[in-house]
Amino acid sequence: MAITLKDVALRAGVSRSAVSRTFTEGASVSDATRKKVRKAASELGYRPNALASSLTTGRTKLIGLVSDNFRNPIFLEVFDLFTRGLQERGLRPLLVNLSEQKDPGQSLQMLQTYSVDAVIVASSTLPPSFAEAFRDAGVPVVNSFGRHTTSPNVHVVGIDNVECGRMAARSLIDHGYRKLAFLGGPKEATSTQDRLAGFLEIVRATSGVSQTHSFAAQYSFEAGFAEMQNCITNGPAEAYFCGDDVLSIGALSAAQAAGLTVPDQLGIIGLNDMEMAGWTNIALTTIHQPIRQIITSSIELVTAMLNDPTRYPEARLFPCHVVERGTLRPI
Amino acid sequence: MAITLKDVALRAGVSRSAVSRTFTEGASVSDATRKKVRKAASELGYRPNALASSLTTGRTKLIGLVSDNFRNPIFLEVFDLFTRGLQERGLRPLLVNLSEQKDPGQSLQMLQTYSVDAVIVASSTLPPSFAEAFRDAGVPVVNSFGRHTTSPNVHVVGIDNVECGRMAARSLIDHGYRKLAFLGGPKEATSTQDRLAGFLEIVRATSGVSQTHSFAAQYSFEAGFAEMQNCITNGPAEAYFCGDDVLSIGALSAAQAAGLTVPDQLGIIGLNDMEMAGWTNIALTTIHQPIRQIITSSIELVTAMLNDPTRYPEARLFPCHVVERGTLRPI
DNA sequence: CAACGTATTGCAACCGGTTGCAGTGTGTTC
DNA sequence: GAACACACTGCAACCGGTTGCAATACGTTG
Repeated sequence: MAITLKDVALRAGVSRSAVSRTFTEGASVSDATRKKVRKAASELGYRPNALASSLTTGRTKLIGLVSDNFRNPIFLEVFDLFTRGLQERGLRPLLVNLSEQKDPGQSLQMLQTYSVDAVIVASSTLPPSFAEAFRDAGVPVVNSFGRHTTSPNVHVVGIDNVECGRMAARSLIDHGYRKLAFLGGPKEATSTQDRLAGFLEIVRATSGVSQTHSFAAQYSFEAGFAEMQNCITNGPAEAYFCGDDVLSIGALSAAQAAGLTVPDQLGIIGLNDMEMAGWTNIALTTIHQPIRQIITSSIELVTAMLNDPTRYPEARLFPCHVVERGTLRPI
Repeated sequence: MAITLKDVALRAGVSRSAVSRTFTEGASVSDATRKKVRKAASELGYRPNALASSLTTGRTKLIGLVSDNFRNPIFLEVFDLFTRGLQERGLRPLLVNLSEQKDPGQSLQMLQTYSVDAVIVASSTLPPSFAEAFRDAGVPVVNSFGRHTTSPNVHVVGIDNVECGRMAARSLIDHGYRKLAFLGGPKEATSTQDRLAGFLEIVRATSGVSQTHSFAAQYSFEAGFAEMQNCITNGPAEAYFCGDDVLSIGALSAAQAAGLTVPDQLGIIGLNDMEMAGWTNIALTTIHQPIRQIITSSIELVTAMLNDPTRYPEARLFPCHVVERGTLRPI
């Protein structure tokens, strides 16, 4: 069995309280006893039990990290940054993979069972109601990469997807394309709808420019490939704004397979600027999403909520910008 | 405050024990009380506190999942499969990102503090001593993707890296290349050393075949790109066995950038068969590592150790095979 | 030297469950 | 109808810590 408070207390010749206090910041203990306790503890190899202490303090330092897409390469960066950021602050990520179960009920219940201090919902495809279910249950929650609404019910950190849609349309037009298309992510995702709205806004406001749009079943290479094949058989547009980078690469691949040259016969612009978009044999022109800032900010919000769980919900939006690489022809 | 046992007991008009027992499998409770308790519990929205119960049962169902490379795309699949597999068995992954801290001490201490039931070390680059530190501390551990030694001190699930080295060399030779090279991962990683050993074994046993070898600083696109540039300036070999797929893609990219045509002027074979190796605009010939089986098996071992923590350590190896795509010229 | 303020300390109750044990009630058996 | 086995049930102690409170110790002050 593991070493407990009692063992250390016995060895140091003090009470259990004294031991507990030497290990809690700011408690009243004399240097003499603190020293005795430290010595006994290290001799025995004592490790305080965080779970036991959470019982009285009400804090576990466990943060639920839930996501619904473990196959999109963008999540490599997301997980890396989240885990590091949380670790730096002494918080522990408890991972939840939503791949099948899109209903919040089950994960909510599980995360409550483990008394997580807060939950981060990292997804651009889950409906706002998902994160809200956590809030309704009294669990502090941040929705990273979520939709910005005018009256958010939960903290949201992300980008302005409507503006991204505009940005993409403008960029395609600036590069001389006229027959545009939006090859979106899942139709029901709010991010998809917002991007489409922005895209349409610019297209409709620009004379001589037309558009079509369609949606991929999910954010994956295969879905992008398949949907681009569809588009090609229906008569391809000149340039595509794809829902994200992994979709773009699938689409790119389908275009090449069909013998279309990129960027001359067909232009593509993605969204995310994930690491491999910059790989020289991919060289995808894309809209950069400031992942690092979004995650840093999300973690800031989480820690802020730890101190004030009822903190008034806010939306934090970060600007995006186009990164020119090789999939749009030169202006 | 959350609903506790006591609240439910009060409402149902029974003792706390009765409530506790209705929520534990196989405990002795009559149907009548069970029903009363269930009713009261659901009316109040009671959620048992897993952490509190862990105090007496000694089980948290928390599994530490530690890894040192969150940037290699292969880990997308790894995390997806691990989290799903663990969830299916009612276990919870507590993620540890080792990106900076390669010393087991700190993560060990943290995971002990959270009383994890077991730890999975998912890495082909950490030394065996890393996983052993957990075992020495009495924490059940499985080293996934670790090195198979003749007398393992901890459970290891992975592949035979020496055999992979042989397989790669044979494959390159079969495809008609004669001037071979190994562009390995980190030099100090046991997997790198083993793969090199197998590679050399075949090269030396085959007349008319020569080899050189060098190492990338880490498993990343950039490192592969940089090391291939080095190789090219030093006079490139005809074909390369790269330490893994992401390295291969970096190398591929550098070769193309230098104007070398693949697979004619330069052949490349990778290792892992990660998802994007199959993307049609990459089409990497590579050695398939059966990730799914390795992870399933690792989880099996973990659950077995939950019941028998002193289970005799074993090594489980899974066979690999070459997946022919476009980066070796036809035989 | 007595009175007093402050810093330490230990006691004991509590956090939310679990579980050994003894007591109760029911149904069986003869 | 008495003896007995067995299924339930609640009590109380315990898991490993934390913390309010009262007791003690100590150095100061007048």
